[in-house]
Amino acid sequence: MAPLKVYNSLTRQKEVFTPINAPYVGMYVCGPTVSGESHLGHARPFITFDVVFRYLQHLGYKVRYVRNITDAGHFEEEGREAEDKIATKAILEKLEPMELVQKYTNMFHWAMQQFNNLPPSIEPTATGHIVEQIEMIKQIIADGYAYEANGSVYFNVEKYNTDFSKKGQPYGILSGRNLEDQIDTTRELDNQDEKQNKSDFALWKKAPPEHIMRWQSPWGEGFPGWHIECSAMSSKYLGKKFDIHGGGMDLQFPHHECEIAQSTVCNHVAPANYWLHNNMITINGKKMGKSYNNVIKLSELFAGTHPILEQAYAPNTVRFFILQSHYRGTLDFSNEALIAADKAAKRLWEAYEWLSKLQVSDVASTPSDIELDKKVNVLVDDFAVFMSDDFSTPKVLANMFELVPIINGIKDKHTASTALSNSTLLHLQRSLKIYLEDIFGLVAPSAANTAVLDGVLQLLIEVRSQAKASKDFVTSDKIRNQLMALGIQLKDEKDGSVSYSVSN
RNA sequence: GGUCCUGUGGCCGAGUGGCUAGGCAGAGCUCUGCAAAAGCUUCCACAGCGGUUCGAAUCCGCUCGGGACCUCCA
Repeated sequence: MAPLKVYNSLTRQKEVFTPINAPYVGMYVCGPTVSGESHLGHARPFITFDVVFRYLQHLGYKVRYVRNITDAGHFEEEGREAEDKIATKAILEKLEPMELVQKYTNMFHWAMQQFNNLPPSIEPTATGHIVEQIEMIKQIIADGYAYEANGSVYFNVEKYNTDFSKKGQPYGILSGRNLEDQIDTTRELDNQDEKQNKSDFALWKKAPPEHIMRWQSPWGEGFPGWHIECSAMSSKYLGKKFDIHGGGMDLQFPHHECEIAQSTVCNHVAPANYWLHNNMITINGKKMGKSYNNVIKLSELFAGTHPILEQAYAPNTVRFFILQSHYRGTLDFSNEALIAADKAAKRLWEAYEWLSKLQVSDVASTPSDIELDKKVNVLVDDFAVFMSDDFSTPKVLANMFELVPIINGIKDKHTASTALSNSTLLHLQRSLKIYLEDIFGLVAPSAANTAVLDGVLQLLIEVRSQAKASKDFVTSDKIRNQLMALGIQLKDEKDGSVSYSVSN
């Protein structure tokens, strides 16, 4: 089988994935800041890396997937607002900071479950790792790459860049920018006088009196800087050097760049071998983000309550929509695209469901259509080829859609069931299950059918069949149309049976 | 201003120099009591202009357009 290749942002090319300690794989993904509700844009990295997590496990790796919760609060803008985001909102909403953190953490977990994302192996919180962060800062100071100023601690980027450039690890290695360029472009900020250089970043920040979240440290009461938590938690749970670090492209600079600098100083080794970055979800061509005021919260998306939404979109539809594009490309949101994804997902799933119920003998058989049999095998075998080529989920889905007419052809008896050999049918059944459910994490698009609902529907179907048999089309159409109005679609199958699908 | 990405049919989106991406929508046909569903067929696009090549959506250059990062951001 083709080896797994991933696009490494660090080297800007696809590389064969070789774990440090196979079969163990360590993966760290930057999690949410729980100072507000997650939006559609946040869905992308967590679904993307959930599929990465699932695929690595499918390949047999034992993966420890660490995804943090940022609950300590970072600055809105350094110096401009002397309170962290969580503290600010807590006052407005008259909540304790930790109550707010808990609320949004719960909502985040709810959204992740809706998406059918597997929980990470470890989900550490920043506030739970203050000690580790302080220890790390102490060591960076001891090594001479950070300095204290007025109760805050800053990382000395210029010294780091000078020293580590000699080792081929300049500051900016990940994002591809050099320090000289940045000096002119860094914006003027307050409290600059505390820093020796504009490009220096905070490791520890002195807490102003109104700041609620604060911890005791060797430098006084304060709270950790923007980037140190990820370094502290990734090295604690995955080691000084681990395999994969993931996150959104917008975190590449400065967040991930700073992580690399901190960890490299502390651990004397660069933290991750492979850096994977997902691209943004856009809306009308613009990145969806707080600063653009164009976010659709996940709860709004699922309920269809945001003004620009024409309807509600099920989490599974959103997941499918995201998987239909490659994770490194931008993905443009629109109602039309989501509706298309919804229909497509349903068609695919219905074919899959029918096939999975098909009883296939495991007795060896010869296909009556050798060409078709071969085509099916190629299409199925390419699932793994595409996934191993930097997680090409859209190509896998394209192959699946080529299989849909073949499956439906057998279902409708346009194609003989003996056209494919038993082994091919079993291969198809098994592979679709593995890829759709286990790796892509998709679920049945329609609402859960309870036994009661099914019983009622079977009764209605029977009554309608009797009406049809006696040519009472008024009655039969009434049943069909009224069920349709309720979102239940009856389907007259070729063999005379009747099936149904429930939307939403 | 600096760094980088990008421009594919009505819409969304794959595309590794030569072979149909795929989805949704539209049109026709088959099936059907009529529909729906399903199947078949159809719609064959690559911003523009040059260049390289036997051959370019795919490589190079220029022009125009869009976007990201440089500041919290998935």
